[in-house]
Amino acid sequence: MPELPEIEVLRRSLAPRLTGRRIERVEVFAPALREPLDRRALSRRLAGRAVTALRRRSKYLLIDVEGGSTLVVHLGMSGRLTLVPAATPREPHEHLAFQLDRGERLRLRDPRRFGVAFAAATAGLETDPHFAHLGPEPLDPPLDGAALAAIATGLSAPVKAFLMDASRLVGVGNIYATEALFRAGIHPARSVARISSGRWARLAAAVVEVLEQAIRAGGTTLNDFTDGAGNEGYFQVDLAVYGRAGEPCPRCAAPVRRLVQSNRSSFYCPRCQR
DNA sequence: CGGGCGGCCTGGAGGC
DNA sequence: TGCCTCCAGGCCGCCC
Repeated sequence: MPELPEIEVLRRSLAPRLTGRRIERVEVFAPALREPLDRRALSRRLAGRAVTALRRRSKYLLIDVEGGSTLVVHLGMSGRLTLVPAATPREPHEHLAFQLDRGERLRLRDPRRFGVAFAAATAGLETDPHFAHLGPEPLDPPLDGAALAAIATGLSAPVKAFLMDASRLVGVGNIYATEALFRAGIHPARSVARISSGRWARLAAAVVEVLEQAIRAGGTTLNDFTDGAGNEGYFQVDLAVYGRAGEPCPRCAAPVRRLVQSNRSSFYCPRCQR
């Protein structure tokens, strides 16, 4: 669920409250999320250091600290990173926490443990295995049709799978790929080898537009997502087709259909999307 | 190398 | 009411 807009909303909500705060102590409560939690590296790189900047790459939140280290957090499916008073009791599935100066705590809750958290050197982070294979950011600079078509050159995958492939383009998951394809009027199963330049332009614009609108709406909260202060997003009310099988298409009123592609649900309007 | 698919994990929803 | 099954999906690894 957390895709680019959710992580960007999280980054913006935490940046003013976290920048300049000192991490006094690191607490690791679980042996592993999707990967083992390295207690020693987290403490050695982060304890005693003040936060200097919050950045985002793909769906990863990067928290830079003094001394040239970065805390990398991925929320997986169900992760939630929130800033609370230090005295707040531990919540269920709170696997990692950072005691900060001024009596606050940054805590990571992740019931499904699909997330990732680790500390590494800031310099050269782009060559870390988590980042080395990633494709370009869709908003920075805003994606255009020619760039998107160039990325797809020589491929034949369904366009939905292509949009969600982080080695091609980062930040777009199931919800926003589904919504961008609806806005562009393209069927999710269409091969990228059979998309005209005009449709690539529409699709690129739709991806940029839906991501930017979702950021402005505070992200999409279906089950778990909140920003760093615990606020839910409200873009879910603007979803045109995602999760709406059987409901009328907002453009033409034809019933929205559900399609399973590589074990993932897609939703589309059979009349508007070809 | 491209592309399809299973597995990881838990909570919530739905069926009987 | 309670139990069971299924499903949510980002990402990786395996396979052809």
